[in-house]
Amino acid sequence: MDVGGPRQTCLVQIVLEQLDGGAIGATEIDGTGNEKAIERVAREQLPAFVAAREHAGRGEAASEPVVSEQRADAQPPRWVWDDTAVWYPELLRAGVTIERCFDLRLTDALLRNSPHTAAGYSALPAVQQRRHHDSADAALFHLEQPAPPSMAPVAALQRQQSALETSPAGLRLLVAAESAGALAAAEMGHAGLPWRRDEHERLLASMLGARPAEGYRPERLERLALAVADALGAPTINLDSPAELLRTLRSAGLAVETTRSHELQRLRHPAIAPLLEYKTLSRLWSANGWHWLDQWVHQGRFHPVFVPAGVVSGRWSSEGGGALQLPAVVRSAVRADEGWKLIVADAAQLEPRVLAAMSGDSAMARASSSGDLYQGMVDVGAVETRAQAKYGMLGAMYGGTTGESAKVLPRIARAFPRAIGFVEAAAQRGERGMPVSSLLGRGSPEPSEAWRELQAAASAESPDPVTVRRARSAARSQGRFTRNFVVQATAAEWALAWIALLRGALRQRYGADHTTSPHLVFFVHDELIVHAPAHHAEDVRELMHRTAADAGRLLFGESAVAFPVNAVVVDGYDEAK
DNA sequence: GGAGAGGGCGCC
DNA sequence: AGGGCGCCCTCTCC
Repeated sequence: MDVGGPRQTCLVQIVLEQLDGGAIGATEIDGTGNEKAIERVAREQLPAFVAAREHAGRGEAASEPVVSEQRADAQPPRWVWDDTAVWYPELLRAGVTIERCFDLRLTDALLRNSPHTAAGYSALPAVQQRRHHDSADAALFHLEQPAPPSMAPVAALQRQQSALETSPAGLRLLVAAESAGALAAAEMGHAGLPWRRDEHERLLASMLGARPAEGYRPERLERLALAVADALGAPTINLDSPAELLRTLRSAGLAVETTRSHELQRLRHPAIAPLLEYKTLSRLWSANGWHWLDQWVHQGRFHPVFVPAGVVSGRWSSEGGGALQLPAVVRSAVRADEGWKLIVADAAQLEPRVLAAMSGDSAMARASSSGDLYQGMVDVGAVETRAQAKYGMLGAMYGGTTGESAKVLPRIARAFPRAIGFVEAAAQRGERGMPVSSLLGRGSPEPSEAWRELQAAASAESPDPVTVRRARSAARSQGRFTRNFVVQATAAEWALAWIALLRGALRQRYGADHTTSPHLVFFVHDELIVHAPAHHAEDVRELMHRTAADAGRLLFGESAVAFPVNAVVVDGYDEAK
């Protein structure tokens, strides 16, 4: 368990948990804190151990397994380490895959923030995020600041296990799913998303023109910029500067508050059409243009870094390459290899279904029984149109108070009182500064000290009106956050369960070799992509349906709410949906 | 010249 | 007065 001053302290510790015995009985392979020794252990012994297990599984004599007590018929070993994201990518590069793990860092974060954690868990000292590329900085940092004492991983594991033993089953499930997700995240980043450079370049050329010399804009952007400058009578304008653009638009007589596209769309002026097109294309160029391609796509693969629980709600985030924001227009470059297929699956109306299930709203469960929840809400007579259902529910889950969404909300609340009551209660807790939690027990972060001080100032005697207004606004904002948190975090748990179950099913059926077998390559909140040899594609598609249903049962039992997915077999990502 | 804030926009 | 992100750009500040 590393604490604060990264590399010199006990960096890793690979521990084998003896699951059979019930007791922890962990074996610390190397607890010396010597980084080099630990890395050697990770590289050498782990593959050796895996190989030994494989021999054992085939009934052959195991050659010096690292842990001799491991029986061939036992559950596969669960490797315990401080941080999957630090160790697993390197093992994958060495050709080693792991079936199960226990991630001390992710588990600690869950335990320390969960209201469901059994009393008595004292969190580990803060575990600093550490990645291999920042080792130089970390080492420098360490020279100036001595590391606090570290905790041995076996002790950390014991502390966490003992807290989990007396915590609700949901929290144990969440901890297991979180670690499984961490393995899947590293494996997806390692395998990479199949990406056709030629297709992407063709697309860029058709939309932007030829690739410009370094430091120049593409021809199409240049022309549009000239047209805008012309129409505004401002030959030197820099369209990439919102402040300057706003000033110029105003001096051209246009009444605008911002330069956002949706506001500009309402205007009639010869500069507007080319300006909107400039914004769209400029975005493509800077976010997913040739530079992006050079930086992120190698040997036909885009290798995003997925960060499990990178968002407080438990959603994943990503680092580098903007993996979770791949714009629709570039998805045609995501293509299966020759002889392979992509199976693209996304959950239908995940968040409202999650809300229906967790709130136990039977009317909404009935509405969800057709494939389309929003249409179901129309069919039971709650609202007139599908659009009303959709925007009304989004408003309920996001805290929208204006427009069409606010108008239909009262009707939705009458038809589905438990679902709406559930998010309302979460909002009220947030407004009062109280935390909320997901179904399985992920806790929401507490509001900041500044937030509390503001609330206190507003409830003091004769507060000034500005403070009252600010406090009210901050309270509502926290309420919107907690309102959304309960749904978003539980939806993330469903998705995590789906990933874990699908990953397990794929491994069981096809093995773990991503060069020959179906494997996960992409995940975005409620959508998964598997890359598979064509002859397995239909089978994989069926597995994706089945594991989605299993994920619903795992979280909610035999709930009346189904969690259907749309899953299609395609060659290119753009063909899905 | 690097850090950080803010505008804006892509995704769910 | 709509939840969560990451990333690119500009601009200000040190």
